[in-house]
Amino acid sequence: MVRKKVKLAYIENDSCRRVTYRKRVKNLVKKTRELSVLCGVDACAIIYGQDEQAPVVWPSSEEEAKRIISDYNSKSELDPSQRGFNQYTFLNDSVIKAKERLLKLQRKNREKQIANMIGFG
Amino acid sequence: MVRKKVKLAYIENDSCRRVTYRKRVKNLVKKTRELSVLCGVDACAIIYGQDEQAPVVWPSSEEEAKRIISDYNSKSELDPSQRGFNQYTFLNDSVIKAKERLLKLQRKNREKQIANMIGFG
DNA sequence: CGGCCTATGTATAACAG
DNA sequence: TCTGTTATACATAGGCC
Repeated sequence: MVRKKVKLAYIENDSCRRVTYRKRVKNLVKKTRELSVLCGVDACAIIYGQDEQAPVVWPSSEEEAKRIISDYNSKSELDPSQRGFNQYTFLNDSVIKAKERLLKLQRKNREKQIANMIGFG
Repeated sequence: MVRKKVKLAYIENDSCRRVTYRKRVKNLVKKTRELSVLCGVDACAIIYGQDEQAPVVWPSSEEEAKRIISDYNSKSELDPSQRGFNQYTFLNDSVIKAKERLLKLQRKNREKQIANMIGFG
């Protein structure tokens, strides 16, 4: 959205599309992190790239995922009724399971790559 | 990030935090959609607001979720080996299940609210 | 609180090497 | 193709109703 007002449509040119993809993923992840920190909410971003083996996921660090899982578990202990089948725990559960699985799948070098990509810190 | 370079830290003031939350969620969802359309990739954003019943989720429309599920199913039919336990289908499966569940949970008025919030279209 | 405004910081399309 | 630069559009903090 700059030297020309780009219309919201699939970018046909492969080269342009990939450049745009990398730039935008980087900032999408950055924004997700900012929202989470600034507002103290849990947020999650998942992007399935075209050729990439694993999707880009945030939160991706072990620390972050552990914190979220830990929060969830401690809440459940405090109030067992929260384990019931309601919308909130239901959805949280799905996301947490996905996160747990992702944790196992992520490779150290992949994490470093993404961290570097978004200019982590 | 404007009339003052806001530091990346939890916003203590309740009122400011909620205003920032609404503004940023709106744009995060918009950006997620843009990335998805421009680059032809599947992307997903989930934000657990503080007081909201349901998380803000994108994609949230029935059409979009159906398209993704349909894509997945047709791929599986074409190549049953893809159903095997590998990273790609594994992760897709998790996300799709989450989306299917979200579909059932979403209320029409909630959708309208979000659509309006992000200035859909 | 919920919108709207606007000055300013950011994101990014196009370009250059 | 990827990385760096730059000009311009976009996002948004702080005000004001």
